Amino acid sequence: MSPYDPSAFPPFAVTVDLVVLTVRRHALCALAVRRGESPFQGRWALPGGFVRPDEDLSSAAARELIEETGLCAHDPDSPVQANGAHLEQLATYGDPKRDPRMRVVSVAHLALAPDLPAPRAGGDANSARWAPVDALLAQGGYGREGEQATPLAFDHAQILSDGVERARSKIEYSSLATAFCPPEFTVGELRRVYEAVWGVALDPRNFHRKVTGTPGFLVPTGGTTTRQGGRPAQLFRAGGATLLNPPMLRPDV
Amino acid sequence: MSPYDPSAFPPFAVTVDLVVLTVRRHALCALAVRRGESPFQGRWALPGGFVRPDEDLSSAAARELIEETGLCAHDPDSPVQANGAHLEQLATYGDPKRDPRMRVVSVAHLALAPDLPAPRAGGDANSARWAPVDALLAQGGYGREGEQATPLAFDHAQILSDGVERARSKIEYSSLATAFCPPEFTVGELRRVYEAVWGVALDPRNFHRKVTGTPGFLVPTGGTTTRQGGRPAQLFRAGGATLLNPPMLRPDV
DNA sequence: ATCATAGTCGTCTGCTTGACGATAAACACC
DNA sequence: GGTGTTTATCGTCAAGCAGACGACTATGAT
Repeated sequence: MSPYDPSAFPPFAVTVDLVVLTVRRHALCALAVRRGESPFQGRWALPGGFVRPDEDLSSAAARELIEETGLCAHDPDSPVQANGAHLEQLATYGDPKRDPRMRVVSVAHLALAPDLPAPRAGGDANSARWAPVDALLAQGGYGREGEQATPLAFDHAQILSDGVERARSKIEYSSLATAFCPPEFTVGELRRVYEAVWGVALDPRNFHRKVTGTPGFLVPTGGTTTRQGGRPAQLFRAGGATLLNPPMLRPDV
Repeated sequence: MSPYDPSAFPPFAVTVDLVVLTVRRHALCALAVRRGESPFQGRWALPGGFVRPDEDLSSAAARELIEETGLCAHDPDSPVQANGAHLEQLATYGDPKRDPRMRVVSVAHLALAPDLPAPRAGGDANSARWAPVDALLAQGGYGREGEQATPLAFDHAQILSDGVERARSKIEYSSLATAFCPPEFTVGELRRVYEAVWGVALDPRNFHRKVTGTPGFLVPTGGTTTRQGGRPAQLFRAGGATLLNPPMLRPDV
């Protein structure tokens, strides 16, 4: 930051907002936090915050992700997944009126995480929760057990919608659906991820043939599990392949 | 812009940078401008500039596009193409050290344009030109007729590379390749677009079958042309379809 | 023992693709 | 006018993949 005439450019605030998606109970869910301050006080919003002066955008997103969920973002260039989530830049939102206080440009990021025990929000358990994206995006807003239905704050409904659309299309041609799964998972669990994200039913037999027949998508661990009931299923880990060729085909569209 | 404590957030400069692509003489080319100021004075860079205080990001990108090329960006939600270019947000680059002067966050946009007579750069004809992306991205830099070879300024090589990759993958599953063509074009011209962007040779017969068989991709205008030599070819306009299903398949990959 | 549940292996049919032969309609040149 | 060149367009054939669906397997529940 060398000295430079600050009047030569208009100052902006830059934030990162996070669309954190997971699959819970057969539904695609997003992390939402309740705003404690004005504007939109008491409304649900996406987690996010200001980018610090010497911080990269992706670092800021990873920091927010840890603060909100405890998840470590794994480097997208490394095949390691560990207990971390997938994190990528989504898009940037900079409408001059998107924040009534000042000019804010928000660089939204998309995170995909396996099902987690519970969100944490700086200790305040009631101010962060997983909510089905359908409910968050429903025009009436979001209500649970009689709670007041309110739309998301700012332009966060648009951001969430864009993030969901990105996730829906990206699991078609990449192995990203495995980011929704624990380190070891069965073909059925992976299929339920696709079904939840796309909102469709898939044929278990054709799905099994497809994913086990795509080289590099899944590697068997040798173990089996019966946690879903029924016949024990083979356990797999995500393989090295990131791009699926040919892609998974989404019905209809 | 209500009054608000300006010390509550760190100020950033926000710019838009443009990756403007076109196909000239069987090669994918990008618009490059020569920097007149420090830093990177005299080096080639992507066109761009500061976002104005009350301007949307996409408006800023469209304004820069007009200033640099005279092209009107057409609304991506409207099927009209007219004489305009396709314009979409690409990604945002915010490394704290990407500009040595100050903290700059740049929202890069991708524009796809038909072959144009010549770029204009505020009247200075020598400070803007179309250059093959291969040359701009070559590690040695860009040299033409003995001109000094220099890499692009800032992180613009990365931005250009990301833009080219986006274009390459997006013409697979969308009708965006038509954005590189004039309003009326032949199947052969469209095929040469694919060949230039992907850098491969495609079978004219299979390509013809594919694009004419995809509903909504092309609509015949009734006219024919012989501007490429050989047998006269039917003229087409871009159809309403934006997503190709099934997609065009890129050889190898 | 029987049923319900979930996983896994096959089969068949239709569609799409890639390779490539054949024909058509213009121009260039002799 | 004939001949070759160029580009466009139509057809054919085999291989591969996807969707529909039958059959069998291995567990737990009743």
